[in-house]
Amino acid sequence: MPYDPSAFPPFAVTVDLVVLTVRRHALCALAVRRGEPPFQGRWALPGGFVRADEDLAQAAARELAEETGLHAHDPSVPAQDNGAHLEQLATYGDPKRDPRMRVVSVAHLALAPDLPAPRAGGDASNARWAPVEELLQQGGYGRDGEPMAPLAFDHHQILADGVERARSKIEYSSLATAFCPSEFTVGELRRVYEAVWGVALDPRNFHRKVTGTPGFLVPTGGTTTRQGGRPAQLFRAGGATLLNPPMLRPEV
Amino acid sequence: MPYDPSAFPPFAVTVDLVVLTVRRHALCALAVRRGEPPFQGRWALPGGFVRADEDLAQAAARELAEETGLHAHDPSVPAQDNGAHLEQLATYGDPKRDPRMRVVSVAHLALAPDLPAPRAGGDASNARWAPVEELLQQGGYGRDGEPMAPLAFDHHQILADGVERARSKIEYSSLATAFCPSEFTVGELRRVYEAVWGVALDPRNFHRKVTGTPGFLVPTGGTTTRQGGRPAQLFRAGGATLLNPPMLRPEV
DNA sequence: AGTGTTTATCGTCAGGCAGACGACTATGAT
DNA sequence: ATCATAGTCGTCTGCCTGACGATAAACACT
Repeated sequence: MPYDPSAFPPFAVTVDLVVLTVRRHALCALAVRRGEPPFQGRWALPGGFVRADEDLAQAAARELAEETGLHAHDPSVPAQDNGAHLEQLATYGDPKRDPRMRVVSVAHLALAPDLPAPRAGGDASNARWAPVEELLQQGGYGRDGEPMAPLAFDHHQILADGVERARSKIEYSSLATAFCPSEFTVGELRRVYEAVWGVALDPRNFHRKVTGTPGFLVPTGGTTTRQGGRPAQLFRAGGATLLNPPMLRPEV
Repeated sequence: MPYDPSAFPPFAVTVDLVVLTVRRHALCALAVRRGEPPFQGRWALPGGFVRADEDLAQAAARELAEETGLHAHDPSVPAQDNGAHLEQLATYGDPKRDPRMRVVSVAHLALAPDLPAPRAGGDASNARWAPVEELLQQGGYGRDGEPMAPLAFDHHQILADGVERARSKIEYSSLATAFCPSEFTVGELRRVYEAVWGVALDPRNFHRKVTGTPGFLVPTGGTTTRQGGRPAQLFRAGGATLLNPPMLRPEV
């Protein structure tokens, strides 16, 4: 049977991004305001069409750079500075997810250290870091008193899936370091876990766990007092990417 | 800006299936022989185009039923008989992965109990269960002495990803029961773990672990001697889907 | 200078769980 | 009857975690 282009329906393929960071002890996601219908004026996850000659990961990295200026980590270069972790999350293809046409969106998850203000085409009012709790809560009011409309399209689901992925993945991997600057203290790393999980962790047990896991953290020799209190050792993420045994997330 | 269909390139979207089962103490995957170019005559994963009005999960369930006769579990109906577990795996979209055109494939992972012979359009010689080791080993010889060509397209990578997902997911979930018939013994479940991980497990510690985890297994009251030896209690998968603490995969 | 506050870091102790492995049981095969 | 095969129950030891006391080193006050 020869190749027949009419044998399959055409789809539009996009990438959507769940970009997470930790700001002021809260897990935050990047949201952009839609400038055009459908869902005009509503908040949505950043994203865009995959180009004709582009790989999915490339498209996600391009969108990430356009929205945040961040460069994605090349996984083959482990010790890169200030780059974001980027991985594929899941693909969403409900026939009715976009009222205009048949769109399949390959969602990606990005984890970034705390950043300066976001930029979306230079217009700051159209992009912001919002606490994920705020974005995921339906029909409430934001911190500015503005009524919260749910995210556009199926982005509520995508964001929820991305947050859940991040929450579970820091259990058994060193991924939490992606939220930290290149040098960080044990306490800063602990506050990342606390923000992502929304729980309080015992500083002494946490310290024992992370410093006792070989290859997880490597001391740089320096110290800092930027968190106040007694000076803390500075560390860099070690080569180990898997945490075995995993960090245990406390029960509710 | 109005909707402009020329603003995005058209893609073909397919679903590919990694269907795993355990046969004769080996983890096996379903492979079909390609009847047409490209890669004519080579083994490949089953799959097909997503239809215009179909969700991705629906398309995967339809392909699974066409290839194996299995019906996918509806996740909302936990205690279903003889259905396969089906979940989305990952999406593959390299621009050159299909030489004919731009194809994005949403791979799915299916886990099934041991089945009778596969059927692919009624022609048995064009579908088979093959040990994943055999399918993944490049350039060797199969058990029939036939030289092994690598799988078509990027299906080697997809299969490897699916196997890795299955291996890690049975650690912390009750997913291994998806490889078992509706009633099974502790020993049969243990042999599933041994086949998937390729290791030997201590029968006594395994028994203690699975029977000691509340909600994992519920006894049916019956016993069987189908494995020989002393009669063994029959169990059914319990409601618990998460295994906490997880089953530990032995070090190499 | 002294006092309080904050954060970091080290230590101790008890409980839970996993790995190693001994012992016993109940079937079918020879 | 004896053996081989599988299943099931226990014991012991070592590791890891959670709870928490104690000390250390900075800064901000007074």
